[in-house]
Amino acid sequence: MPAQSLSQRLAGVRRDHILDAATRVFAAKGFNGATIRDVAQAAGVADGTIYNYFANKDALIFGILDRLNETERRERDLTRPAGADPREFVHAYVRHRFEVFERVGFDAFQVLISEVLVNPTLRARYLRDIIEPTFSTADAAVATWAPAEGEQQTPNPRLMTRMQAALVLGCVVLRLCGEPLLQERWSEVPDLVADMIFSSAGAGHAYDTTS
Amino acid sequence: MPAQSLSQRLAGVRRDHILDAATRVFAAKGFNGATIRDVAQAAGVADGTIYNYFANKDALIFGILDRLNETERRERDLTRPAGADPREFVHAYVRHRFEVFERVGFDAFQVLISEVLVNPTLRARYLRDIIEPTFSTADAAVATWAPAEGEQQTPNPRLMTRMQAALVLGCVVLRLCGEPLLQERWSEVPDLVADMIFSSAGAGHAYDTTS
Amino acid sequence: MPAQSLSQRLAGVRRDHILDAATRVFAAKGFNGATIRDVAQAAGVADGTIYNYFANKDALIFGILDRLNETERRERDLTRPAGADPREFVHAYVRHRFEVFERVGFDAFQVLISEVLVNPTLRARYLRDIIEPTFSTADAAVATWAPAEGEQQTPNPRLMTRMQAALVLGCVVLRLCGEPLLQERWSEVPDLVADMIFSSAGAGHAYDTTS
Amino acid sequence: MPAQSLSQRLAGVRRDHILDAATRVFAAKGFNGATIRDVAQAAGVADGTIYNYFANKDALIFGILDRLNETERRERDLTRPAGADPREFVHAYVRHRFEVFERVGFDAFQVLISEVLVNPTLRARYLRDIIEPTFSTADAAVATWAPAEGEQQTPNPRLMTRMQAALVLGCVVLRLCGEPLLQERWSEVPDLVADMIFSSAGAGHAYDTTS
DNA sequence: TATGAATGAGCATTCATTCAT
DNA sequence: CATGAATGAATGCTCATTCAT
Repeated sequence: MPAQSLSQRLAGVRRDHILDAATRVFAAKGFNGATIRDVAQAAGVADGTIYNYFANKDALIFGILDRLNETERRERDLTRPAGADPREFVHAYVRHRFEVFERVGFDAFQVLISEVLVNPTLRARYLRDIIEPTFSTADAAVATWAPAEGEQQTPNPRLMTRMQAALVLGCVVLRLCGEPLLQERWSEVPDLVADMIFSSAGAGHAYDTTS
Repeated sequence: MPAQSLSQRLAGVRRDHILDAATRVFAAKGFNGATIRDVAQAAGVADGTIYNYFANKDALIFGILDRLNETERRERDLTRPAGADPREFVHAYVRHRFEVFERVGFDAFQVLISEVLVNPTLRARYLRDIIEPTFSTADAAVATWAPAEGEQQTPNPRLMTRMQAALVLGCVVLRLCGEPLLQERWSEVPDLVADMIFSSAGAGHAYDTTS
Repeated sequence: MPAQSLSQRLAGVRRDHILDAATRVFAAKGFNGATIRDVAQAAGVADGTIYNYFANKDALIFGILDRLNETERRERDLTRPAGADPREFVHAYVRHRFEVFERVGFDAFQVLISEVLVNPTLRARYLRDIIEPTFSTADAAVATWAPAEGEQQTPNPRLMTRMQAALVLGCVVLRLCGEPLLQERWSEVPDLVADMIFSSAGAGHAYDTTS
Repeated sequence: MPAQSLSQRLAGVRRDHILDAATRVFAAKGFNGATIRDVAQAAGVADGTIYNYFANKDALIFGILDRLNETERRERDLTRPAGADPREFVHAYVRHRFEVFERVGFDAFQVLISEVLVNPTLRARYLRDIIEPTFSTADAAVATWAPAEGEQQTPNPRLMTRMQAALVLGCVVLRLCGEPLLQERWSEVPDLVADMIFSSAGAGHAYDTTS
């Protein structure tokens, strides 16, 4: 209804097309190893054309991040309170998150994570757009879980959330590092991750009481 | 027995000095963003001097990896029979591993992980030198734990080991991404990680029997 | 039929322009003594522009050789049956060959010969493109000359051809070495060379019969 | 009798040793392609040692030229009026000159000629030390030959001398260019050159009378 | 004198970016 | 808007030369 003009839609398509090419090329050669010409050729356009859609080379990475963010946001909206059972919820949620990786492609993450560690601006945006929203969602969900009878609430809920995110992130990174077993049995990973997260929900507590 | 000439020892010191500078500079500007000149100035030597100790710029990263590997190896040797109690063992082991990060410095990991995702040769060596030995140690330890009475052995021990390593790795990456809470409360992380690992030992099993 | 786009023709002109500059600069400073920047400035273009037309610095020399080869080839095609009289033929032929030097410029030879002695790849191409075709032409011509009555054919026709080529080459090198008399009276050289070649046609024979 | 001290003689030997190495290395890699380290290693000394005997890299080439000059001078002194018969004289002389090449090694010429075309200082010294003395000797000898009866003196004696030198030089260059036949039958070349020179003694004349 | 590590000026080459067509 | 040739700053690396030992 907002009535995008035809040319606007065409421009969007072209932009996406260039970002697709950039993602592929960056994943194959690294951000610094890839040239604008590489991207242009992969996209089937001239070098200069890229600058009609992106201010500079860095903007390509930000574009990749933005698309990922878009996808994650859509994903988050879909991930309603999937049910009352915490275990079910965790499994469903984690599965969703892994599906995002699948859908966006590991290429994009390879590029992004590598560059995030090097580019402060990108790092800040990655934290803000991807990581922190994940925490918010998870924190909110965890907060609804009443501790089982006779148990106390985990004493470190926020820290635990970070570590749960770290677990997911670590699996992806380890896979991107070429770990063969993770690649081979990747389909089993989401449920195992969910199990670890679920079974650890009381872990912080358990440990604390011991010590 | 030392039998190292003075010049050899001096060369070793100088090499280490250059690697220290390289680690700092690469962490600050990224491998590609940093120039040899940057490293040379940080080390207080001339550009050309670096090439007396390293074949080329890439060799600096491999040097950083090798030093990390050396440290990890020493660490592994020390981490023998930590005790009979699995929980104690896991906690001790994980604490050890985190100490390595502390000792080597997060700079080194920032550089390495970022570049590992981009440089296939480095990736292969990182997998071989750092990741796989970690698995071996962990796998061996896990294999000794007799399942508690009435329990079955976790059905996915090798995959679980990967995920435990992923958890540690993910914590480091998340911290390097600038997550503020992890940085602030980093000292609590090792024990929480150990708890997650320990409490998840039967997780794979639990899940499998349910499904 | 010309069927060369405007841009193609422009590119050809620019290429030639750069090669002209390179020839001048290399002759003045030597191939190694001249920098790409020298060439670029002499051609009035930016450093990088040279790499749009030549893969690297070496390719400039090969380009100079190729142009020389082109000129020689055209020259050879023109130098067909110069007449029945062997003496006339030799004089005409030698004069033609010297005209090539004049036309291409001594600069080009200074560069090429100097570098040929040092660069095996260039040497092979120089031999194949310039020297050997000269031999073929000369050998063919010599073969048509019937020995005068009572004379035998020169017993070393192929070796004699090499030496005749050597004579021409030697004159050029000697001139390039700065020999003042050769430079001053260069216009007389072609006919003298032709005389030497012609009068030596039976020399190998004469000597052989004596010994 | 001048009583060179032992250390002086040792120094001379070492100098020669380094020049030998330099000649070999330069011939193999070219003057610019070879590094001081290459020469030092070939000579079995340290880099710095070379600078105790030669002021800089260029001085190595001048040293090679000087040794060649020395050899040629000795050779010239030996090449007395080899006999009354001009033909014999020419053959003997040319053979002598080719022996110098053999003795000094073609390596040295490859280096020198290549560099002479590029280094003006070296060029001047080469002209003065090698080429012009050759002309003097040859000019002097030719002057003694009485023209045969009914013949006039060659009208271009000095130019002819240059061309005779050019012939010798050209043979060497052509051989250094890798011409296979010249290499294979190099032993026959001196006499053929002598024949060409001898039979051309009247050539300039002959031609001149014709035209 | 011999050594060889340190030096740093110098250069070929690359590539993000611009802009005339 | 698309193009792709031109640009020139930036950089990894080399190597002649020096000098403390």
